[in-house]
Amino acid sequence: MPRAGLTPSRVVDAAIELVDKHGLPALTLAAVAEHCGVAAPSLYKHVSNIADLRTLVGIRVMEEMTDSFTATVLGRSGTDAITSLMRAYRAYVTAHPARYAAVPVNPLHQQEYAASGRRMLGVMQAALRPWQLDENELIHTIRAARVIVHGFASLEAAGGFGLPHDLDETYERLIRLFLATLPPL
Amino acid sequence: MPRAGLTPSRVVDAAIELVDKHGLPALTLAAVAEHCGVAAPSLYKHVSNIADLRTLVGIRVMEEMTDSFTATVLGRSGTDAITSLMRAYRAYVTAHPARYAAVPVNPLHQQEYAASGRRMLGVMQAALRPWQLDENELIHTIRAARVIVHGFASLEAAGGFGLPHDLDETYERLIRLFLATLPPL
DNA sequence: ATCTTTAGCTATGTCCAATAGCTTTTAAGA
DNA sequence: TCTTAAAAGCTATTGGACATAGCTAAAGAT
Repeated sequence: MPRAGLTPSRVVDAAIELVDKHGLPALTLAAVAEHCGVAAPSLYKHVSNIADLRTLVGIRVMEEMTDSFTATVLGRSGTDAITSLMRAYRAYVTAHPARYAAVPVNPLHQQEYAASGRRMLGVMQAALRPWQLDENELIHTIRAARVIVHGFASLEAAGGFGLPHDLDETYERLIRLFLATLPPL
Repeated sequence: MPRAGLTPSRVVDAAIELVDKHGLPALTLAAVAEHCGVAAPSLYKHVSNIADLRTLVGIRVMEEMTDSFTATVLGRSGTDAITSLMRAYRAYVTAHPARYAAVPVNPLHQQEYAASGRRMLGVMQAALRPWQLDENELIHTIRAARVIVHGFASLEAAGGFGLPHDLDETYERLIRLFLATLPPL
């Protein structure tokens, strides 16, 4: 009975591979266990239950997204930073469409996701800092950005648009649309 | 053994009540059967399987949405029609948040939903008719509208926004944002 | 009144999540 | 090096959901 050397993190790795390959609904403990070369109940040594695993996957994905956003915003500012951030959002989702379904839509309201959610929010707030928006304006502005990036990304990830034809153009228009709501610097 | 008098439509009625009460994940054949006062396997006389039931629920919801959109757009035109259509979209989703999760994001690409999807799309196209947009422009315009209404509605339905505080204002801003992309009439 | 259709039923199989309880690896410490 | 305790794996089992097979009785048609 040699050990497989699992850890929660390696279980999440396997889970994400499964999600990438077969979609979020294919994320079952049985499938993860087989992928890890282990019997299903063994996973409970590393993960509390299937809900916990889904949460860990969601957090992992959010962290990956935030890492990517941080990298792209660093060294940019103003509209350049906002544009690259919005492009990076879409880029992550097109690169890993199935993963995006694992991200909860209300992370700030769920204890387990709150930290990741705040971290992601922080990048957007930082990118908007040059505008020095007051609190009320900042809320509406961030909401608008979120509606656009999430709306577009969730539709694209799920194949919600007809032809891929000109999807870049549609997204660039939406970015310009959003930038137009910001006061000139 | 008196009969329950089920039909596919009445099964969908029960399914939608369940979804409204306990959310989409609570839509199981066992729960629907109990709600109908019938044993679970009896449902297979009216519905092919759980996937079929989910599809029927999704179609029902899309039809309801389109009915509401049609009613609100009739007798209006121009920006007034667009505004009322976008408000109606949100209004349906806030009135029945759980149902919205049953609507597929890519209806035009799934045979079973295609008719409902085209009908809904038709309302939007009709509302945009006064602008006489060329085909390319029409595609981008409809996509932008969809991103905004779906993005906002899916976030709101899932509790994705923080405080409900000022959500009306956020949405009205997005409507104005979209209208601003349309050429003046 | 009879016959056919079909809407219901029970029984059963499969799959997944989850728990209980056992065994063996592994690593820490005497 | 030997002992021992923690923990990582296992098998067995339960419960719930979907699904099918095959039976029975209600309801409509002739």
